[in-house]
Amino acid sequence: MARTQAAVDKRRLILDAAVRVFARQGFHTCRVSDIADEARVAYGLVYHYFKSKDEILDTLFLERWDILLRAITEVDTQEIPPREKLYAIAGFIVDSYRHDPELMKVIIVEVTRAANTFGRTHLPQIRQAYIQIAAIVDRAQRERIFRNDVTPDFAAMAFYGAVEQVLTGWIFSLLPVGDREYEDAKTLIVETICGGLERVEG
Amino acid sequence: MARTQAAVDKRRLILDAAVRVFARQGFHTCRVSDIADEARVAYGLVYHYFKSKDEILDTLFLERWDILLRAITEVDTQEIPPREKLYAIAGFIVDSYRHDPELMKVIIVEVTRAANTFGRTHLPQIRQAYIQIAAIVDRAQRERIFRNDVTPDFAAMAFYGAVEQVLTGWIFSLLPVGDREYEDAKTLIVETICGGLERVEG
DNA sequence: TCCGGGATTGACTGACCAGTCAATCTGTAC
DNA sequence: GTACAGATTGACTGGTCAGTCAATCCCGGA
Repeated sequence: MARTQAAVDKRRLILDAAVRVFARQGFHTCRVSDIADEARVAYGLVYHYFKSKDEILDTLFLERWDILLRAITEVDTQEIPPREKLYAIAGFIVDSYRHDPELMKVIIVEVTRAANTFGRTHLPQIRQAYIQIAAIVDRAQRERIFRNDVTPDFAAMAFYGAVEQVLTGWIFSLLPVGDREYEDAKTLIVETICGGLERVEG
Repeated sequence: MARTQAAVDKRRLILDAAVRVFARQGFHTCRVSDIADEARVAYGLVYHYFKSKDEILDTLFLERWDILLRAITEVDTQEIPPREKLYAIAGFIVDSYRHDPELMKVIIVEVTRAANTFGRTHLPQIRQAYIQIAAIVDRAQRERIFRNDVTPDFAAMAFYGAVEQVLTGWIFSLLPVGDREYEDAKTLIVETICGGLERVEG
């Protein structure tokens, strides 16, 4: 098993190196040799474990997105108010960024927001997240907790768009980063989307 | 002037062709010869009018973004409630998409959401839009129309993120398109961000 | 100790494509 | 009608890089 163990480690080594390189240089502007160098591994070994450069990014995205989808599903099974469900989802994504900002940067910049390339390839996976969020909104509307003049699809887009935009703000250094900011962000996103920006009373 | 006129037209012809090609194939995956072919113009002529492939995209982005920034500024000078200001901005962006979906797709996909390449180059321009939206929120908070526990920076991100995500929904065919949908979208975005998803009363 | 096969190496190739440039065209001015 | 300048052409070059492949390494079993 020591052999297989070593093999798995090398594969992981390459994936982790790819995250750093993609985050730093971008998928299109980096070379496969950059990834090999970063992983301290020979060029050819990359092609021993992956069929192509694309497959590396695909693997990174699918691994992580699957975890996200499972998390959303898990949240939706809990018997908590819709606002808390959305808080849990926003929290999960924010914590993902806190835990591995480079990976989340790669997923957002190179896949989620890249309509022409990988975004198109992984559209079904991405759409799945919207559908699950919309389902939460739909249920909240049936339970008369959410207003029903905003369609669930729209609400899901607005919510996910706000979350991703905040991550983008951190990625671009447009918003301050830090543990405090990450915690605040979870609350602020949900307050904005669920409560609205306007004051309720005079 | 006939000569100059012709020259201007050819330049415009190339820019318009580039929009179509970038929208269809993406900036990184298309060739300069694709743009020349689309414009029915010789390869070399592209380099007579533009220094590089990058400069074509830069030109397209800056032209349009400048119009957006002016529109936001103009909206902010009007003496109307903040909700109407945000409605006007969302409306302007939605109408831009309605008027030229391919151009907006290119700007969003290849610039606004491309943190590693053009997004980085044009960060100051992009940031300017957030700043101006945040200023509107800030004023609304001082006038006690908006609650002040959500920072203006966050509110601006959430608002802009929601708008861009809806456009992305249209681009990806995740949301239905059409004149009716475009008009509804303006209202729904503002309702979500200003009013919030939750019902106010019981 | 030797053998077999997966792991690892890195030089090489073939394709692709941005950008150059010398030649040609076309309209204007005199 | 001639000369000039800017517009237009497209073949060509130089560099880049994804992916291949034959050679070598190294471990575990017989």
